[in-house]
Amino acid sequence: MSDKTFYATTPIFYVNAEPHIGHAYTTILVDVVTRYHRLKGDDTFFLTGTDEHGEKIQKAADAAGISPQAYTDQISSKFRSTWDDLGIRYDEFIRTTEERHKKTVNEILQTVYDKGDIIFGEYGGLYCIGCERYLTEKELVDGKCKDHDTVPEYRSEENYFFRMEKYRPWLIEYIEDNPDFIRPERYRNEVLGILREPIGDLSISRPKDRVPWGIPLPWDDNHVTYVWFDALINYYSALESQGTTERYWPAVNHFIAKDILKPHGVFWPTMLKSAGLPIYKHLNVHGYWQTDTGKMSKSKGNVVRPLDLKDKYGNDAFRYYLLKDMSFGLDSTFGELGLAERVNADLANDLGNLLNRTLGMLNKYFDSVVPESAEPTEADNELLTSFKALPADIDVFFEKLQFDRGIERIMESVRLSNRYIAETKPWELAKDESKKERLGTVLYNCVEALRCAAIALSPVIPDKSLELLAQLGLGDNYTIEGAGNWGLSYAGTKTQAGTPLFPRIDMDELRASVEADVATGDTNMSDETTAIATGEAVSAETEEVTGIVHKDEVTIDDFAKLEFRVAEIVACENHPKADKLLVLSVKLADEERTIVSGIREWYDAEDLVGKKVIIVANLKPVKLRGILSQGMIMAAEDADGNLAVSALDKDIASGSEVR
RNA sequence: GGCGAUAUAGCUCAGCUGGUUAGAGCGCACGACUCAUAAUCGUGAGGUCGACGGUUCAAGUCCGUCUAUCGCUACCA
Repeated sequence: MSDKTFYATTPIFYVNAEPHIGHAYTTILVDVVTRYHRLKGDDTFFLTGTDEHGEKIQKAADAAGISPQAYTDQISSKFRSTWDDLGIRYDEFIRTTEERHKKTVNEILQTVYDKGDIIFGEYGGLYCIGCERYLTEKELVDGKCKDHDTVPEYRSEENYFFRMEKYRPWLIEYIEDNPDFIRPERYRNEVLGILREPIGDLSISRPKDRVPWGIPLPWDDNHVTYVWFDALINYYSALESQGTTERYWPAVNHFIAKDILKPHGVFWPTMLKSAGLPIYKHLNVHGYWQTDTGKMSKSKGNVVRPLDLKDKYGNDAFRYYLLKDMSFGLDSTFGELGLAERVNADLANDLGNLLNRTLGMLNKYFDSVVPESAEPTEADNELLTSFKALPADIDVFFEKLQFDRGIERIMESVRLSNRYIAETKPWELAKDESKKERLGTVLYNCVEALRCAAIALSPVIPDKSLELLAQLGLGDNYTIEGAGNWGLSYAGTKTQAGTPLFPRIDMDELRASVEADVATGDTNMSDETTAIATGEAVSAETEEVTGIVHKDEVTIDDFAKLEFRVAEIVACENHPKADKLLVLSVKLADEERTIVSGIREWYDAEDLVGKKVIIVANLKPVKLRGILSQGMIMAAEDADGNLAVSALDKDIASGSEVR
């Protein structure tokens, strides 16, 4: 038994969507890591949960005609049942709507507030609209923002801010002093990159009258906590509520996908620092599974979803593929063919078949009873050495989060076992009664090899490992030391062959069916590759709202304040200092104006010349990257980010007013 | 535009502080074997180590420039 502790977390997932491959990967990953540590005898704790507050939830619940609580109950339980289906063995499932969580959020908010690290927006100061934050005196040049060349305005916002910027120098130093704090290194560098520039203060509240579905600030009931000070704290509140903070917090390992690096790598440590709490131990960041989604199938709603494949191929095969085919930190491509190939090569051919051929020979030569082993000979040495070194070897990889390589190391020993059989040729030994003892030794070694491999793989394929051990006549009581401890199988044990662990997948058949799907567009294997963010969590802000959200009603007088006019584009060129902006010269009758517009992604400069568009003519001019823009071109943008500029039905004189 | 990461056999990736003929797994081809899930075992095919230039007795491995991909960040009135 080790005296180490290990506390691992997944993000808490936002309940406005059902679980997908991204959520699943992070959670499976943490499950594997936690199982591994448990196998080593560590005192482990595995936390997952759901993030349930915010405007989006409120709206979704309204739309569904039920209370937010009922709505979140529904979705949250869907996450739970998905994890159960996937064989996830979490220790605790936290929901941000639980009292225990709110209690800790309140305590931390109050602590940070009392410390003076939370300021009210009205406190405000010089706010640069372009920067979307308050500026310090040092950042002003001639009283203007040096980035935008505009005079910042005095602003009083109805918002509370966490004084995060204050902790920037500390955080930089902390990350530099602790090389393993954020890993892999690429993400550590990325955070350091973010910290090179001011990070500003963090808005942490929303007015309660607008967003009632949240945790009220302890000192001001008119505001609720917004996102981060609510969601991130779950990692801590879960322990607080159980009184296990001292036991587990020092060993906390967060696992996230790269899309939420900033909140976890920047916001969270500064929050902890301000609250006077110990900083978490490791932030482990993984990449995305790129999934192929066809447009047509998407709209038809018949996409073969990755999570469906776990039903088709089984949980353990699914988990094995996810762990083996991704280098931690990098992106990988998810595909059914890849999964099938992986399962065939490693699990069916190498491991599953090793079990079958061993059991087959035991049955044939020893009546399915594990034989006595004589002293190992020279010929057995390589096999024994490989397995004895296995636990230490995989530990090096797993500790470095190199799960693919750790698993590969196990498979190396498995493949060696197959070679061992080819070299010792038990079927020939069986023909000579005088070699019976040697035959027994060889098969005993095969049983041992399988036992050790099954234990080493058990964090990844827990169910199949148990099945394998059961077929060998062994129970489920094992530790990682057992994986390298040769000779724990007992002669005389009755083995019982069962169904193949991992049935071989017919690749020709699968390819044919995939091709047929491609032909009909009924597939997820098209060439249009879309990145699906994994671990889409604590990021309510970026979530889509379905349906159109209307703005407040205006009167005709309000509308009359705006001046829309037809403008003819007479010249257009790329903005020299910005790569998303176009600089257009437009004519309103005889008047010529310059307008800077961010439509370069959709229009080439030359294509626009000669077109007539509708502009907002009385918008206050503003400098964009050094060029004064005297108006705004009207354009429509859809939910997918496609954009089209306004066009007129008939030709009409430029300068005409639009009403 | 700024910052960063990545670019090695068909595919996925190893190659630490520079040093004999650049490695692994998968896939593929051929051969062997028969205990086994047409599984296994052996052999092989020869990749200008993204491009160009430089440092060095010696560079995939260091420096510079460039290109491509990805990410973060600023601009999208």
